[in-house]
Amino acid sequence: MAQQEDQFKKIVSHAKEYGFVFPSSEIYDGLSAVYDYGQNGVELKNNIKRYWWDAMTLLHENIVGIDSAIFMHPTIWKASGHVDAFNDPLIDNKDSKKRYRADVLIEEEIAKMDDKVEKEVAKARKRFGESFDEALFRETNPRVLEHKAKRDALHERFAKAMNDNDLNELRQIIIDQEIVDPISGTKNWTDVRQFNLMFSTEMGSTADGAMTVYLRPETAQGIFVNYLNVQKTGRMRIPFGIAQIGKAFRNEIVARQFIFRMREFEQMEMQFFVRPGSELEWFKSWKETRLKWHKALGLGDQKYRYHDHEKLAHYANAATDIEFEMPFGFKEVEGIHSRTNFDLSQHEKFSGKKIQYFDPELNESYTPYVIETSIGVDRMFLSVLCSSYEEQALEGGDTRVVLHLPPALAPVKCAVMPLVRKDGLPEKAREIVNDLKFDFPTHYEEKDSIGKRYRRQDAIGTPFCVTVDHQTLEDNTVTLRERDSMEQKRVKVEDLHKLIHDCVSINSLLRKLG
RNA sequence: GCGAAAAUAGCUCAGUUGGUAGAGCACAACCUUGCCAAGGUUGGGGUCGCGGGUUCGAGUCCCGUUUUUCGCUCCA
Repeated sequence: MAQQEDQFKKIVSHAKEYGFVFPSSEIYDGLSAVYDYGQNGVELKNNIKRYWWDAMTLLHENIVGIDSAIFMHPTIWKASGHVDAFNDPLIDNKDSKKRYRADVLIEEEIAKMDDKVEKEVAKARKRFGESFDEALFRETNPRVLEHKAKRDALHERFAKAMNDNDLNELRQIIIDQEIVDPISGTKNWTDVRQFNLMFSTEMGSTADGAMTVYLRPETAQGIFVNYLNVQKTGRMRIPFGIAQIGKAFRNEIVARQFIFRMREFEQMEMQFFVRPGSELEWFKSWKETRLKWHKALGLGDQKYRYHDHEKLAHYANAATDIEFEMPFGFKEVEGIHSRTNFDLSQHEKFSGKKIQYFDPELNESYTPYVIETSIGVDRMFLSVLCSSYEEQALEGGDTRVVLHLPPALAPVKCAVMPLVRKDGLPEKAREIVNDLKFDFPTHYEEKDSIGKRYRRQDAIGTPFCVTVDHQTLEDNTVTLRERDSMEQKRVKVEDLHKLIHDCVSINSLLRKLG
């Protein structure tokens, strides 16, 4: 395990050193759990997205894409259930290290005071028997009145604090009431903090007219609220799907493990609308289709596994994760959920718009059921990076660091280098670059020894290096060096394009999917 | 969030009981070599994460803070 952690650290360093991933705002000390993609990272990430997008939209004639806005009407998040979840004032006890809802602690305290009143009443009833006038007792007994006054004062103070969302006051109440942690028995409390999963901001520049809007915590809702638009304008017939790639934002309490859990991240989601009753069949089918997509990358079939959810979210009737073996264990990369008709029904209820599908074959209307496939782009990126990284021992005691990226995903496809920087070789190499650059990202390299240049390309996962030597000037052939095997073969310059293209195109991956 | 550790050049790190900031690699220029990282010469680059404090003097000691890593916690 320590070795794997060590390996992971090396991968993180490598990602920074070679322009894949940088900490955000680094010259200002960084921003927690936010990262930027560098010159090579953005190419790799774009290739991953292209592979997914094409697999969805080109290979399925009943799947179309959209790109919805990050800002959405706030009621959408009420309908989806996101507003109600995770919106509580929380406080930690420093000794027991347990976390409590501050409002619940205070409510329990109020309940205790109510108990005290009831105890007095019960005692009096026992003492006076039949002749006991309970109403009169409650209104006149000094001890009851004292307890009740304290209770009401606390209740009022608590209600005001909750109403004002005054977290400091909530903490002060807990301290003033000398509330202790039931586990540790101490009063060693942290500040009260409001935890909300969603980032919020104001829309509208004046305070009066401003409306609180949220940065979307998932892209899925953008698809659901456009269901009618797409279905009608695209004349889509069930079953059909809508795909989307986009940023989402979650205010994670703890965000860690490099780009695995970030506060700003990117999702690739596809919502597939099906007939009620057929959803579990489609769920099974999408599970298989998605795993096939992953395996086609050739990162190693044994690195994937399904993880079926036993505890289902409120909207789902089946759910599974596709997990990938990262250096820190098997982790979720993609989720496949059978979301029932929960989302569309909720939007129908909250918006008041009829969201139904008239099925001409059944001759009836219904709210479609949904199968969701949702994959984290950044997690996908990380899984590709981690499984590609190798420190390889070579014959003769040398080592090299090589990224065995799937060629279709590699940021640079080909590097062209003159063997020596003279005798017209650089000019010839430039000529080749100027031809290849129209078809794929091609680097020109002339500095340092040829071996060093190969290693530099290995480190960013470039699948091919083309070397121009003196023989090139005579017969127009070059050496084509392959990254993983390090083997070289002599090929004609005019054959380069096809040889490289056949290996590095996204197409070559898509064809494996059929 | 709690606890622990760390932060010095682009990278990896050294820096003694507090006394003028260093190395290797990398980078730039020139020369040399020419098919798997290691030749020569020269050069650029650091207010030692940030802010206070103690001290004649702080990279070094103290406090706070930011970021990262690890453990716990959380992840509708």
